Amino acid sequence: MVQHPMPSLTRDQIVAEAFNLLEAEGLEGLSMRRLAARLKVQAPALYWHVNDKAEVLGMMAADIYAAAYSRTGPAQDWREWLRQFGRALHLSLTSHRDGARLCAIGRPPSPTDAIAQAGRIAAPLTALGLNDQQALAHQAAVISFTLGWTTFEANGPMRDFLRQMMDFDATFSTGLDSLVKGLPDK
Amino acid sequence: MVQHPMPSLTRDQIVAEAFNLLEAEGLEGLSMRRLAARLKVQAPALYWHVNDKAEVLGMMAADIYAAAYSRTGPAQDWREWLRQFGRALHLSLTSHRDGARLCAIGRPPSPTDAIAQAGRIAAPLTALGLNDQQALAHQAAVISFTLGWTTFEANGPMRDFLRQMMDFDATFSTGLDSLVKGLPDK
DNA sequence: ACCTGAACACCGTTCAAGT
DNA sequence: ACCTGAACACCGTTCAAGT
Repeated sequence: MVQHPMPSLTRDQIVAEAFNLLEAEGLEGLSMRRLAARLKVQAPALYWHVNDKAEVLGMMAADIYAAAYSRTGPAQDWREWLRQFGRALHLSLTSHRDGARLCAIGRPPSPTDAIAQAGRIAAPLTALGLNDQQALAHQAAVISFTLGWTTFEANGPMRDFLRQMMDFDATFSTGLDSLVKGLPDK
Repeated sequence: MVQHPMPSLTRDQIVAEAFNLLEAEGLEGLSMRRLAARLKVQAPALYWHVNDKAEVLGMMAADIYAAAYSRTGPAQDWREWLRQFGRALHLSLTSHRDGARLCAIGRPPSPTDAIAQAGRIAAPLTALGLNDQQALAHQAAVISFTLGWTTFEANGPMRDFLRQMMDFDATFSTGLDSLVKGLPDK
């Protein structure tokens, strides 16, 4: 029989509970102390598993991007792929409370992860005929637009006013389509 | 002779000093207590002039948008206006430390101000032939793209990696041009 | 009208010490 | 290896009291 290591506490558990806390209390309520309490542990215990709070936020942001990526199906051409990815990211960002603000703050967990992430996202685009430069530039444009839109959309009083004048999701969609359509082919 | 009211402390002074503090210490260093100290006053004194910290951040964000607006010159058509405004906003956001993160967090000072702001920005676009709906939608698209891009650009490790592969300002410019070009005319 | 002093209820993080 | 207890240096905000 193998000696099962007591799992005690896991980085995955921490991130999962952090999302629950975020849903319940919002970004301002997301403190290390409250997070620890939910995990039935004292606050300093978290620092054995994690360097600091920024790292927790970074892992959460990485999860949100990863979910968007995995929801993006195969596509016939790079424009279709970018449109799908943009919609998936928008969905991923809005399906967590304060998701956009979190991603605007949270740095990626590590430089190496950032590079890996960029590579993973660029891959399907290069497979569809773009060169590396364009794959990165176009991906950056779509992420920027989507992140910015969702941030804007979450911005309280402005939103309440604008909602009377337009359908947010529809306007986002047509904006995204416009952007992708305008991107140069090669 | 008129009785001159002692100016004591002004909302404008508070915002101006808040920008100095932001430049010096970054967004995490921007606390009400430090801000008060710079103004040679105790922290609670600020709360006579201001409701809370969020209001200070909101006024700062409003200043950044206003600067972008006032830097945008007259234009021949709405596409040219939007391109100019996007570049001006990008400049305005990057010319303050943590400017993008600040605008991603800061709500506008009040709902009424948000409406006024939206109106002011939509005005030059309707003057150039767009209807109200499109003026708002296109403006929202450009702001979103610019805010998102600048946020992305400020995101530490990711930036250091991407900088080797592309010129940030140039890629922003062509992305903005692509977006504006793709926006429907009527 | 405008500001201070003191206090309340929190933070993130470190570090010795426990097991 | 993993966690607790106690502490440090902060926060934003309220409120009585001063002038």
